[in-house]
Amino acid sequence: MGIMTAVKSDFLHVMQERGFFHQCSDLAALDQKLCSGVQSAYIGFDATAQSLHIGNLTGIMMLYWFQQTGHKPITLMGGGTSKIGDPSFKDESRKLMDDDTIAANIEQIKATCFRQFLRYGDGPTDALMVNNDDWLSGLHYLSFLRDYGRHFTVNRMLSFDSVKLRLERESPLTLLEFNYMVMQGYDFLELHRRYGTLLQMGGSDQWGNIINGVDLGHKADQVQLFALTAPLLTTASGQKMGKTEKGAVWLNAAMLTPYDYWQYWRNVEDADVGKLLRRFTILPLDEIAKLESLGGSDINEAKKILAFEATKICHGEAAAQEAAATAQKVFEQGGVGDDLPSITVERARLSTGIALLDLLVEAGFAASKGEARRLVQGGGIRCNDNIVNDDKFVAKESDLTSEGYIKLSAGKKRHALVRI
RNA sequence: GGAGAGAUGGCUGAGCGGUCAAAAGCACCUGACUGUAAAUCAGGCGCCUUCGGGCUACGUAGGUUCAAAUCCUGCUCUCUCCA
Repeated sequence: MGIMTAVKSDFLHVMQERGFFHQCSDLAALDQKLCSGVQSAYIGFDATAQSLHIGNLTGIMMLYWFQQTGHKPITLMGGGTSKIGDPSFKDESRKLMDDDTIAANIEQIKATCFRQFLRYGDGPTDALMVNNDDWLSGLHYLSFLRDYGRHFTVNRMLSFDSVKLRLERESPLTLLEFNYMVMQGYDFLELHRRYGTLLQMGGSDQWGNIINGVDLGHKADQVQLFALTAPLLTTASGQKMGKTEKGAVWLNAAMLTPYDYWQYWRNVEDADVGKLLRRFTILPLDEIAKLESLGGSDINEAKKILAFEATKICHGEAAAQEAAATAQKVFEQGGVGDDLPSITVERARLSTGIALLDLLVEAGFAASKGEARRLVQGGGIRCNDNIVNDDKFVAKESDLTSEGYIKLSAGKKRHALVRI
């Protein structure tokens, strides 16, 4: 971690040594507050999908540690701000979402993304879930502008990096979207008023938005609020993290199976293993240091532990074990495991024969037959572990193994079972 | 309200009457090498196909032409400058 200001609070200490620390608005003062009693901190989450994804996991872990070190975490659902859409670093507007969709998303996220990490309840350090729609939707334009609009200067708002992209690209940034940062600033003030919340956290891309809230707290209520951001997650080779061939790495098992989730972690770059272990597992640091020091292909052991621990936290120990077991059978023994995706076909279809290309599309390996054909012609398709080069191949009953399935593979990593 | 510029595949961005399913780069997929890693190299990257070809695409609607992403007109949207 290098040399850093010595902090006394458990929470900031954990943030620093586990790699969550990027910027803080007034470290010494915040440290002091955290030492003086139970505090509350919040992070805002989008309600634009049915699930959060790995990109949100940093924030979730920050809240996890906040609670573990004796404080009260607040998860703020952006039910109101989702009606606007954060324009930060985006080069075009998002579609606006209707109320019902947003409400349904929030329900899903509550149930599948937070509960594993945070203990909710009424106790002093129990987590709290709030929705900014509760206060934003009732705002009156004129009085809001008069009371809070005067604390924001456009000059300053234009100086934020988050809007610069849009301006530089000469891509339209609507007033609606421009207001996002004002709303987010107001959220902070509102949470301070309601719960005495002193700290907002987030990824480093949220710094500007958070600081707006800090400034507003100072100007409107003469209180000192704090900002703490974590380094944005990128891979060692500089790519954004959190994408798979299937899209975002969702936390909701209904959107990404625990097996695929496990696989995501198993396939991270060597150079990222230590960083990810610190950030997304709760293993002791000395153990992580050992794992991180493994060289060459031994690092794979560390990746398996990362995958297991990360999956366990999110989907539970049983799911993590199953995923690990399937992975072992598939990759280390060349077999199959229970967690592999499977599709079911009717026996009658199979007895007349099913074109391999159709099967590949049905299994989700290709979006079209043309794409499936290219996969076959490129040598990327195996059927029961034998490469199939013939794009006219037809699967028949005789291709079923003695266990009653056909194992289809696309590339080295994607496998599926065809069952009757 | 006035004057210019522009809208091309997931993104950036060439093309400016046929040789354009559209250069190049990025992203993505597959193969080789490996360690289910990175880097590198090779191939692929609209849809369908009996592999001959067919179909739909260059903001949108029309038009001119044997032929249009390319020319003309209306519309929509964006940017810049002026009021």
